[in-house]
Amino acid sequence: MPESDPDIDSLLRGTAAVYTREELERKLAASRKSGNPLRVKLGLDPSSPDIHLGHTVVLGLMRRFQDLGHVAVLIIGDYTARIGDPTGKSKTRPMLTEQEIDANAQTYLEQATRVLDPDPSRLEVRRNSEWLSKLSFADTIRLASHMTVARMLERDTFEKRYKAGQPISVHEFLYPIMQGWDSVCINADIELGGTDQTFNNLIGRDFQIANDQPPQIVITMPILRGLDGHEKMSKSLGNYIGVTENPDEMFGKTMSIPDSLMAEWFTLCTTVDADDVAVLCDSEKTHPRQAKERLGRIIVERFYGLDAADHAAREFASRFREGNLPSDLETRQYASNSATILDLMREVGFAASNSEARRLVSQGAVSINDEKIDDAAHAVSITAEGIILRVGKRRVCRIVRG
RNA sequence: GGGUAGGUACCGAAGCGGUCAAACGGGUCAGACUGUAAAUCUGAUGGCAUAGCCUUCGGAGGUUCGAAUCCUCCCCUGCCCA
Repeated sequence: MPESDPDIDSLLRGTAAVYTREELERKLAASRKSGNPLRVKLGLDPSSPDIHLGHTVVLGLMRRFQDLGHVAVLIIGDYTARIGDPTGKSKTRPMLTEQEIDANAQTYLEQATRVLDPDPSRLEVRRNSEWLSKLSFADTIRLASHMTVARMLERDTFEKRYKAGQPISVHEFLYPIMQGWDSVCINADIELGGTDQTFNNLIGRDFQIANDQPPQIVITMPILRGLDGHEKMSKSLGNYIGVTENPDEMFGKTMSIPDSLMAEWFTLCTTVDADDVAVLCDSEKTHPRQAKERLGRIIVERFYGLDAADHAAREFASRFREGNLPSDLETRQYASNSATILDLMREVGFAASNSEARRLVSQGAVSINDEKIDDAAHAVSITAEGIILRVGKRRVCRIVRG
């Protein structure tokens, strides 16, 4: 029996599943003995290149492997992006041009290395067009023959769509096949992914076995739910916190998550240990607002440092608890020295149409210099020092003559 | 190829000749309240010169005083049969 690696529990913090833990322990032990680092694979879809907190859950795990001396192999799925991951309701995505993929890959790398160690000896970046574009149709047929339709339909997202009578295009079946082939081509020892990738990643094992490679270990992380508290965090649902967002946004968005989400975020996005998480998330013991402040600080600190975290927390309290103006109040210019309230709102982008502006006025959402405007025909004169226009709680700016 | 059920606003889903800018739910926005941009409650949610008018119900035509609703052709999707 190989001795259990003392690091393995902290290494696997928060993981949803490991296929299988025994194999992982063996590989880790063998790697220590031989001095050869393991190749840890993670595939990324370059069609939507902004990395958000959800991605950092699995990137964080990858970082832990890097810190143990292993090699992170980041696969930019430029070829797979032609299909689009058939997850959930997703439909076929538009094909990207070379240039778009280049740009996205660049962005990806820049953002991913905010979590990963960029040292070239620890990070290898590949594009899967490198090998997938070389497959002939015959090769593809051979690969596809390893799969059965029944096996494909085991995948929960396919099964759901199939049972719900939603369309599934045949080419979507190729997605897991391509991803599995990636594992063979880069000789993956371990593949990481969200639990929604379980099926795809396990296919890699089958393909490796079929190609006389030792099968990769698959480690999955839970899917982080987004700001709404229900759906998975994703850019297309708009319920995300991007790693490049400014600190104030990051903090504010964290403060807006439902209480029910706190425990999950603490576990997956911080290193706060389980006992402390329990105390923080018990509203008898900790005021939920304070728990969220703590969470927000940790998240901001991770990407921007302690000072930025402090500043964001203070700014938030000042704005939303005390109702002060933001410290970086935006100033807009308006060409004339008088305007109707409706024009002004549209001009600064606080309302998309006159109707919307009218609606906001009648709802009592609009004020100028802290005086509520209740007449849609109200004429505003723009003074030399400028006026403060507020719409709702979150939209505010200064307007000066310009 | 045959049969059959569908394509409705941001999403899901009603409506099946006028009272339809289109029920309901979700989302979003706003207000109240609060413990925060949480929860809860209330309201709003195509556009415009806003008691009125204009443009929307897969696409193009047609019938009718009048169509999301009826007819024709086309495009797309599910299911069953082959």
